[in-house]
Amino acid sequence: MDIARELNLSKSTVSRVLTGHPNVSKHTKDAVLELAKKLDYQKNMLAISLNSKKTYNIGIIVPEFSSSYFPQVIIGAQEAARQAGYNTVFSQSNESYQTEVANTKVMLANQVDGILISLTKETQNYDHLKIFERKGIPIVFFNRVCSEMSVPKVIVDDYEGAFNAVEYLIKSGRKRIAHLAGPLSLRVSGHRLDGYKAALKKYDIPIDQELIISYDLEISKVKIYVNHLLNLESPPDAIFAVNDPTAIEAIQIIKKRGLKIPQEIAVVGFSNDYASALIAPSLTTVAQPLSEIGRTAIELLIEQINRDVNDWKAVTKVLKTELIIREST
Amino acid sequence: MDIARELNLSKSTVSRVLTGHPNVSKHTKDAVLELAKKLDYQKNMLAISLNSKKTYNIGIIVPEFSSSYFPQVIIGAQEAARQAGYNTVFSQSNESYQTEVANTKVMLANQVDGILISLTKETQNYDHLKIFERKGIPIVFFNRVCSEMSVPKVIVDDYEGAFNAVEYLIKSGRKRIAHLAGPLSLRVSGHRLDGYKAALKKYDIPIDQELIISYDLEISKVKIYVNHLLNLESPPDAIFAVNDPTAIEAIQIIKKRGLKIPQEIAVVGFSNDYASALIAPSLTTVAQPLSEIGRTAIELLIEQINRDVNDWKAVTKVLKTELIIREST
DNA sequence: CTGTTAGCGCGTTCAG
DNA sequence: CTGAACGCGCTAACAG
Repeated sequence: MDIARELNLSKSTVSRVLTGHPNVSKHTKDAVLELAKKLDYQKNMLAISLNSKKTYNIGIIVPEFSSSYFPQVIIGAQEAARQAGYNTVFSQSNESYQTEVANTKVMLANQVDGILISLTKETQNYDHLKIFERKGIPIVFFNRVCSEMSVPKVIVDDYEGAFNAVEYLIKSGRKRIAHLAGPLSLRVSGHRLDGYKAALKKYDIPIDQELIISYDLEISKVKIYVNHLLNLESPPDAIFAVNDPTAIEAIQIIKKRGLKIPQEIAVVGFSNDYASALIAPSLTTVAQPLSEIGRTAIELLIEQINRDVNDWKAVTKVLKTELIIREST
Repeated sequence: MDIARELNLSKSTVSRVLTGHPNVSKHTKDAVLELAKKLDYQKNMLAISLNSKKTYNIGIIVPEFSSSYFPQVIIGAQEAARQAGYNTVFSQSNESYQTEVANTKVMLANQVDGILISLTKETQNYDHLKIFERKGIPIVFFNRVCSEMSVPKVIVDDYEGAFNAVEYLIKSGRKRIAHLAGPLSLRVSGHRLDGYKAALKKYDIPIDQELIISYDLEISKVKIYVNHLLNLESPPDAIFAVNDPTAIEAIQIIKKRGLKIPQEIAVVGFSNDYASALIAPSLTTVAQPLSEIGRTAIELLIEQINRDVNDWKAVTKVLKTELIIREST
């Protein structure tokens, strides 16, 4: 420690003033503080963390970063973490299981105090996450959740959100409502599909498998499906899309075919992405409380961090969605 | 080290096999590797970094995260860093100088090997960044650059981008082109304004100060300025906005007033944000090579990291923009 | 081929 | 009020 030598003090004395301990004479204290400031002295967190086995770092792993969904969630998470004195470290898995596993190792190597994760759409094996449990490092899932692990989770009520959206379409007089669903391996896709079906059922509208298309969220494929739907003998008069990018893409395609939205066909999305309010026609969609998701997840995580491993709780917080009605319906 | 004791080996032997050193018998090597795998052993990067004085962490500080600009840049940066074996740690300053300074300290405390930064619009004092220079930690600026520090920078040719956009407007027959400029404290705002003026000059169009409004990028204020412009005795027939969010907001307001775009008034933005292609009318804008900006910045930074402090170079890379013509002109 | 030692920067004893 | 000694997990230098 430079400043100890400079002032002819013991390292422990310097350490004491820097950590705010009492029992240091005002004189030496002032001297240390002054020199520290002069030298732009910053404690070495590596050493502190190594010593204390606590880094105050929280890892966040998300599948992607290009839609506005995850950035928004992260903003909420980062803010909540900061308030609690934690740093956040993120990485994106690019929807690749391999990358997710690799990112996971990096987090481990960097000794994060806990991680927040939203799974890849590929992820089926959870060994890389169970390591955290074994090592006593808490995990919290959000959005893309793992059902076979008993840990805290933050999700939204996808079933209800979808139900409300479809019910609204029905009440607006739509008769043939198609659903562009996501991969059924994703919990959210399944729940949204269920909500869709339940709404139809409630109003005695038969479920037509022809109108339900599940796809892998590869946005370029939306074109194929929408054109297919519009070419049906009895085409839909509404499309409920599993998410906003899908809905936005569908709108572009429908417009290109010269159909009028919403007169001839209505479109509803899910998530209320940034662009949804700006496109023409603006998109009716199911809004999720994005930064609240991030904040809640961080809160659950920090609770776990502060709990003894044996007292870990596996609560699942289900946040509410809100139907935002715009011009596309 | 658990695995040393378990196998009755010296720590150094274990370390040797884990670091891939030679001179270890195949027998002990295999034993160590096996146990390591079984225990999900991960090296403690904290200890390694503390010891080697190198963390392989790069800090990235951006002013915000909500537009699509910075997330896209970060995607490029993160990918380039990963390929070079570096991790990235980011934080957002929320356009607040105070927060920027605080984030800077955190990076320092965490011993990053270098930082990438895009300044706050408030930042006028650079002492917090000069600390990095003094400590021998390289900095690279991108986008929001500090002119008084001689370090590597990555920018785009804002002057030329603006010039091309305005020239295009003129060639399309526009006579009164307004400019919604950013704060002149920001280099980019100044250069875009200069490009705007130069284009007018080239075609002998007088510069009308009434048509130039510089504002603080507080998006809610765009309404005031656009309405002001449209209420002028001789209103503009085109608006060149300093960035896409401003242009998009302007379009909404113009549409509300019932004016036809582009027939009655044209609008051009800058940056090609995600939403720009989706709104109606789609926005003509000056595209920046976002992920290339991130990648280039990381490359410059890593070069600096690998150079001796005395050999630091202060190159400024100027990337080209591209005018993307859509429906709003 | 293997073991021992020292030190990275810090906080935390235990002794004065 | 202050100092000396130890250890966090790891690597490197120096012995065998």
